[in-house]
Amino acid sequence: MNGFPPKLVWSCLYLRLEMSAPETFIQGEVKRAIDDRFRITLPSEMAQAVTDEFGQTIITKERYGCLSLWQADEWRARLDRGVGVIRSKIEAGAMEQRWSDVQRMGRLLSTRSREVQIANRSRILIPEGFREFLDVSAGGDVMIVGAGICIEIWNPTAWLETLREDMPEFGSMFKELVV
Amino acid sequence: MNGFPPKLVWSCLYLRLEMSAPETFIQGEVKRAIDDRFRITLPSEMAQAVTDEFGQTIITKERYGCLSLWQADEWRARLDRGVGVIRSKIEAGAMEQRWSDVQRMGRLLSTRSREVQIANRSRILIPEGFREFLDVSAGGDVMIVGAGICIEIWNPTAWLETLREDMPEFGSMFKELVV
DNA sequence: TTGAAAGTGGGTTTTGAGCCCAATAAGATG
DNA sequence: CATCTTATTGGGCTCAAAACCCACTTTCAA
Repeated sequence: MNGFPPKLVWSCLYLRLEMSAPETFIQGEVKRAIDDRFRITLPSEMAQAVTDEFGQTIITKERYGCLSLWQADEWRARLDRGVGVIRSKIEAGAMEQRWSDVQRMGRLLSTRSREVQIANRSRILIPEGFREFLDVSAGGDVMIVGAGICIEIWNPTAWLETLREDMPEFGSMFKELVV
Repeated sequence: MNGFPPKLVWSCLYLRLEMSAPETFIQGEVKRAIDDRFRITLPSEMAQAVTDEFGQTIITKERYGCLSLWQADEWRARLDRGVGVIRSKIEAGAMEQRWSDVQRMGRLLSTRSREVQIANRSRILIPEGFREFLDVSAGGDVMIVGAGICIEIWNPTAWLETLREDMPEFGSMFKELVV
């Protein structure tokens, strides 16, 4: 047991983020089960939010215990922008302090992302190679979390740890920002 | 038993705050029961005060033992202000860093807040994931407290502690009124 | 070519949220 | 003080969605 109830209601808040990105700010937290074939049924609205007009979705390894889902076209656009920026910076010799960013980008580019498609009932098959990363055995539970610009699939334990780490900081940040 | 009498008299004072925000200043405190299905009946005036023109309400995790209810539009306005700050931060920062910030913000927002709707008889269902945070078992009691711009739902023990610690003078006043 | 393992689709069961009504308790009124 | 009215709570019913399960298809290797 991880302390989460078997089911969570979720919701999507539509916020105006005046960025190039999607016009919806994906939110919601939900617990779901992985079936014996490593499939997860997403809330249908979330599934829709990470599917582009061609029905394509990108799954990426975020960190150990966490995968994320993106609209494919969004993802590619972001990647292109990132690559462009980094290349120009490298050319300008301004990357001395940014090698970790380059590294991260490189990792994401190579083995860390893959195109998947969300099947019939908003059901997604976690591809081979991503399963161990999520570290949830078949039949186990995961947390589905809306992270504004993407959806994250969390190992429940890793999720709780992240919350423990980030939540206090968020509290003061939130107070400053919002109140 | 938590030391409260079986019922508390309550009142809602409607003060006209000459401010742009909500026209009512929500006040009052009531003891209410959570039933086995995690439903709470709010005083109808309070329920009305935290429901916006579209019938929407936001529930948030405030601190352990305390949830709060907001008019959805009011809440979103606050959030928009926060998002504005983030946006300006983003414009000044590095690309990869900015997106992970948005991700983290969205992720934490997802855990902390959720849209709920207050049903027929001013009765609200505490969503799963918020129940354990309130830390009241099914069938237990909670304190409903008007906090000006929102309503707070308190674990009775946490409420007493808060009164004792943060507002000793109010605590004695409370004792006088209630016992 | 065949068998095993993995991927896919869909029917069935179960759970829980929404809705409604009834019973009861509290407050108001005469 | 009796009665009436309203507010609160408990619970039954229904419907939708998630979990479970099974069958069919595909792939890959022996």
